[in-house]
Amino acid sequence: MFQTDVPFFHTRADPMAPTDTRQRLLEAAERLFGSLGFAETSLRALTSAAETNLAAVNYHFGSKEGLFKEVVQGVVAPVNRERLRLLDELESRSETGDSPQLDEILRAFFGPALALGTRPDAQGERLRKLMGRIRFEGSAVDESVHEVFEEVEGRFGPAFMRALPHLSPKGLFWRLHFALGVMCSTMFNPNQVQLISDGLCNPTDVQETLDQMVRFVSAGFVAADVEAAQGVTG
Amino acid sequence: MFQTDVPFFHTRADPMAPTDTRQRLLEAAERLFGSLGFAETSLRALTSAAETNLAAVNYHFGSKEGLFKEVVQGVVAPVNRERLRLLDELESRSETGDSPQLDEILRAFFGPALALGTRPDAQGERLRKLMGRIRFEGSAVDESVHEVFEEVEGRFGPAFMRALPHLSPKGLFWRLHFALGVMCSTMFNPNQVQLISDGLCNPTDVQETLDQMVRFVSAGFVAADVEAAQGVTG
DNA sequence: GTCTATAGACTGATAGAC
DNA sequence: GTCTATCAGTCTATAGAC
Repeated sequence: MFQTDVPFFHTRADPMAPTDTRQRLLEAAERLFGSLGFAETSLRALTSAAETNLAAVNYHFGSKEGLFKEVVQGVVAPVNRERLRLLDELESRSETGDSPQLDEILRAFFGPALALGTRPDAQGERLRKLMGRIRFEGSAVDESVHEVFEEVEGRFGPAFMRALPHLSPKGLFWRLHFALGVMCSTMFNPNQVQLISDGLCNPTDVQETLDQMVRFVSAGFVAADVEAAQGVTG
Repeated sequence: MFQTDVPFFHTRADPMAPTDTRQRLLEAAERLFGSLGFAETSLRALTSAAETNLAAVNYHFGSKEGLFKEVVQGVVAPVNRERLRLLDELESRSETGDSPQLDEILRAFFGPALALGTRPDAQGERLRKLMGRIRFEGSAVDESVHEVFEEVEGRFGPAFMRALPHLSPKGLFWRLHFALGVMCSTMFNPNQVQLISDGLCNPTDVQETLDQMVRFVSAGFVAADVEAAQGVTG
């Protein structure tokens, strides 16, 4: 998704050029959209960071929104591919009998997203923030991003259902919604937990974050349905 | 916080005026900042919605940011006051013996925020969204809002600790962070759960939302520490 | 493919009349 | 307190040279 779609037989003017304009724009956009969001990022800030000019954005991506969508898809698509690969692995293993455990499914879902944060230097931080931000970037995202998530929804939804046969559909959907909220707000706002805990919690530690997240969310998932609980306690 | 600070002995030019300019600005700002966010809301859209002019914003609030901060504090302050009142109630009751239960504390914390959604017409929707948005509106908020939350942090933090003596501080802070993520993402993005559940989950039903949220989060809170669990299972 | 130059509209803020 | 008029700057997008 990030590669230029130049056919392989095309001879570049300078095959060893450090990076071409299109690539530099995508990288600058990843950084700026990630840390500032769509509305707060101006094309001027973006093109000067990419050391090019306004016209290049329009030439390569059609518009600011076109660039944004391509950046988002470039970040989301590999994450979703890895999620599906991990789920495949879990489910093929379970053909012999036991189906995937809740914890395993959650790790397959959260892990690839959190792993964005492991990229070198500050780039990982920005990517993670961009990934978390997607859920909260209203209009600019919705249509184009939805389709990138379709396959993930279609595969993980049923997987959760099978792992949680006691839950009503309603209870499951609420919990899925909460789980997404936990993940996205953590990825979007990682320093907040560090702040309130006075440095005790380290959101840059992917393993720690993943462990804590899976523990919290899986406990929330296995809790009895609200209706069932009300039936018991009054 | 929303009242004009005119002393009671001041004679208004027209005491029965429907609402004065300052008030209309605050109400329009509540709506627009709530649904669009700070950056996407222009002062022009705002002043025309309030049926006044650009200069009025500067006269009454100094700047766009000044207006935003006053709106945020006007929404947050009463919510936090109600939270503290409910916690007082719980804790004074418990002087006779039992300290507040986790569920009760969570309801005292989530309830007043969710209750914003019960205001008539579409205003509640916007207020709820604004409240959820605060966590995700980077720069424009941080300093001024922090102080509004200080007392709530100082009171609820220890209350949670007392209700969850088994948790390490680290585990507790992560869970508080997750709980905020659940609440804010649900308030900011209420229609998403309705969408994925094909209408089965109804986020405009405050009671349903509160029940589901408390059930999920309280189960997450009582889960054993990550460290403790790792000590047992490997 | 890359650039300069600019169009055309919008931004927040302010001066100054009333 | 409220307004009009306007400033000085920003915004995205595009035309057209190379």
